Amino acid sequence: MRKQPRQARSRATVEAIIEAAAHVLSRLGWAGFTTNKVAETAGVSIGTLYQYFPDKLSLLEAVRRRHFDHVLSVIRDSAEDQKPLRKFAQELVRGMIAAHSIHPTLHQVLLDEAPGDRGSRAAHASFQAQYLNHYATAVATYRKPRKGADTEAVARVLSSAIEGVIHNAARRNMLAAPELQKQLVELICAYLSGAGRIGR
Amino acid sequence: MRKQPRQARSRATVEAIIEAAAHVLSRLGWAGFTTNKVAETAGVSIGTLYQYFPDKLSLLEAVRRRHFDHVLSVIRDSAEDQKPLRKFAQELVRGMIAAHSIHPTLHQVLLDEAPGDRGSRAAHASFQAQYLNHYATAVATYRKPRKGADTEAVARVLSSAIEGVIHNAARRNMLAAPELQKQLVELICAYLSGAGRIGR
DNA sequence: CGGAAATGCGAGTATGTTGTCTATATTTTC
DNA sequence: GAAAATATAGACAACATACTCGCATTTCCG
Repeated sequence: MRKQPRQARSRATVEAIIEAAAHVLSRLGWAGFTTNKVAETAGVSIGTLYQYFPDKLSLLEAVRRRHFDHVLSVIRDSAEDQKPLRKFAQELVRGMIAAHSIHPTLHQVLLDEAPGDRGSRAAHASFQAQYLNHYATAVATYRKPRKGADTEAVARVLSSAIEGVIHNAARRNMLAAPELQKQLVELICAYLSGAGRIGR
Repeated sequence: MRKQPRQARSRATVEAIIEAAAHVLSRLGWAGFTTNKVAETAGVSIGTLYQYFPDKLSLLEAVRRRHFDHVLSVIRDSAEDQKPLRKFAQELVRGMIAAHSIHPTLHQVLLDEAPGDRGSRAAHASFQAQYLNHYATAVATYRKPRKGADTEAVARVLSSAIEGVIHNAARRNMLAAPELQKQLVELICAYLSGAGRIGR
């Protein structure tokens, strides 16, 4: 960041800019993410924006940091103490849906569209690692060990499946549908309790 | 399309342009998809490109049409005649992985990044409908009917979960990993045979 | 052949975006 | 209450991109 906001007024301005940036990213995607649009949305002049953010990417980073922190905290809470599988799945799904309901497509834009190769590489990788790690511990907890089952691979498949469902629902504005929530819980429970093997 | 190619030379040119467009889209995403870049990649002048495609979006549409046709045919084949659940899942996964191995991130870019709201709306919706429909018939075939299970919702969750896994793997260049293939088959079988209900 | 039609070319134009700079307004400090 | 610090707005330069236009080259067909 180029300059630290010292007065309350400027802190509010910076906050408004970051919030506007998240909004624009979510609605228009990385391709529509222009600094002028962000400034306009924030009700702030373009000069003001550049007073605090040296360039477009640093603004992106601010949004990324804020959003990832939020999602991680949600996930952490859902797997806090020992609970039965179904309870865990329900809380996880509820949390993920809540986290994505604010800016429905922001998460996907940050992961897929926006450039991640910058000074933020460490932060980005760290987020991914933490993210996967939560899933891995959940898998280790709820899935009975069986030969040939690579915990990390299972965690990766599970997390990307959940992300796919959430993100697809976000695109259609279907995050609130209770049927979605129920089926996603079903999917998680079915996969982790490993019942597909019947038909083998 | 602006002009129909009549001679063999121009047909090859158009083909090269579409192929280059798919390549650029897959590698650089929608944000990096510039007409100049496509022309350069195709080894063709920018004027030539605009001789056949009236604007950037029509070029995008050509790519979309070609790719979606391909994916649909793959899915159609995998669910051709009656087979046990596991066999169906294996063929579906194999086909999806094969379809995404050519331009690993193209499908995701087409669905998520590139604008879909244009004259192509009908084509796009039609693809989505057909796509979902294949999953819905599979769900109806392999999932035992139970009260409160909305076939369409299940199909939507299943398809977006599979897409999520495939796209995530494509992003990391992990499509070829056999562990992924195996786990994805597990996921599908587990969900469709509905074993998560044990813990309820 | 040879003329007409089809195709290919790439500098050029209009538009939009990033990031800077300066003159003015507001807030803080003492 | 005046001077110093800070915030704001919007014009502006430098650059990138979508798309056009006039002309050169290739192919077709009698």
